[in-house]
Amino acid sequence: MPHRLAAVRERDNTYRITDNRASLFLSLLSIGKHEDDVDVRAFTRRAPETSGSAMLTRLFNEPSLLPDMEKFGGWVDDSGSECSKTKDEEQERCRLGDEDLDDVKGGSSRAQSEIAGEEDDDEDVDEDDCGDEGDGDRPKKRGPKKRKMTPARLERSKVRRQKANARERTRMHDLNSALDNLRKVVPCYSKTQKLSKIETLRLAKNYIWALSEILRNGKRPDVVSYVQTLCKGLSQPTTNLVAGCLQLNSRNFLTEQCQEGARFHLPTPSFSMHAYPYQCSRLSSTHCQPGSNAHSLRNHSFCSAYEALYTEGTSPEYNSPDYEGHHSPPVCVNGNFALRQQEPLSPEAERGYQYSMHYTSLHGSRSSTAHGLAYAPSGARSGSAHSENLPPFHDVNVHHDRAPFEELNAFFHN
DNA sequence: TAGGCCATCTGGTCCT
DNA sequence: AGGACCAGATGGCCTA
Repeated sequence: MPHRLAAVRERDNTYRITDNRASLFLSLLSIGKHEDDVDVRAFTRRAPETSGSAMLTRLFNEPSLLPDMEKFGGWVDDSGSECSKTKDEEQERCRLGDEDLDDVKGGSSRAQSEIAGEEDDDEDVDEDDCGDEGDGDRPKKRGPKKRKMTPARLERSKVRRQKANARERTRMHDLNSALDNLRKVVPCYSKTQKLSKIETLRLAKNYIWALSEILRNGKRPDVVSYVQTLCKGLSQPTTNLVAGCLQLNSRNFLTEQCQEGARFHLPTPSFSMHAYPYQCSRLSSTHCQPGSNAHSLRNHSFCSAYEALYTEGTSPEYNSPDYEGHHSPPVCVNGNFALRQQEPLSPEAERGYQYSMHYTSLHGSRSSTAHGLAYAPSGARSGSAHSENLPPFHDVNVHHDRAPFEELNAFFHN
């Protein structure tokens, strides 16, 4: 049985081996009669740097080395079936098997056709397999078909790629916009110190979890565990940022209150942050205390949903127009939060902590009242007091009529 | 200067 | 077939 090689004749009447398998070359070397005709060993010495297929290609194109090509079985494609012998048909190149042949023949059309990936050119002749037509039972060749890259096809390919790029940009911009919205509804929003994408997602997850815990337990958690929950898994800078947000909000609040001649000068409780190398001390506690200072509440946006849930007797102006929409004040984050151990708070003091949350959609919602939860706000608050200042997410309800907490729990602790 | 973050490009895959 | 989605690559910018 003659050994059959895969070869095509190029336009310059040279031959290119399309079967690049090294085993083929090795088998060729093993055929004694070929060794008689071709000094393969000498050829190998002459071109030791070439790969097997490249060597075979040169072999075919060296008449002195290969007097009778028919000994190799004629031109066949690399699947073993006969190729056409006509010059035009032979010029339909067979698909290359690897990069070696490109190296030999300087082939570069592969890259171009990969860039293009065009298939819509009716007028273009497909660079299909040799003898592909009329050979239905032969298995299809592997890999993408090569296409001629006419200028028109290249141009269409460019346009298509540009359109795809534009769509991708738009998609990413939309995604970033959504992330920006998310940044605004999680604690610690700052235009100047944006959370990274990943940190935004982490904080959002923690925030959801913290709110879920609040709903589940029906009572406010202690401050430490609350902040710990918020900061779980966050990077150190983000942890500091969150802590700083909580702290600065309180300070701002306190400052403003003093400037306004606040009526209350209650001791400012502090708490220690055992788990973090920063201190969220001096979180003011009294400003959102039930019924304590409705006037000040009116002017400060950072009383949170959390507080709303736990605050009684706050005024309808809680979400007054002064509330500038869910923004935490800009935070200067330098990571230098002094760690200071503080004595534990009295329950009285801790009760008044405000957490500087700015998400206000929960309070007054059906979700907090219709279920008779102990923390539901009461008193003069009206559910219609804040609609114009709420971010678009204000109509989001907490679906705690089902019990997602187990799933949340599993999710959170993953 | 290294590392983190980000925008963009790109090709592949899946879906409608 | 075309669009959406995804992941890898790349380069720019910023900060410690």
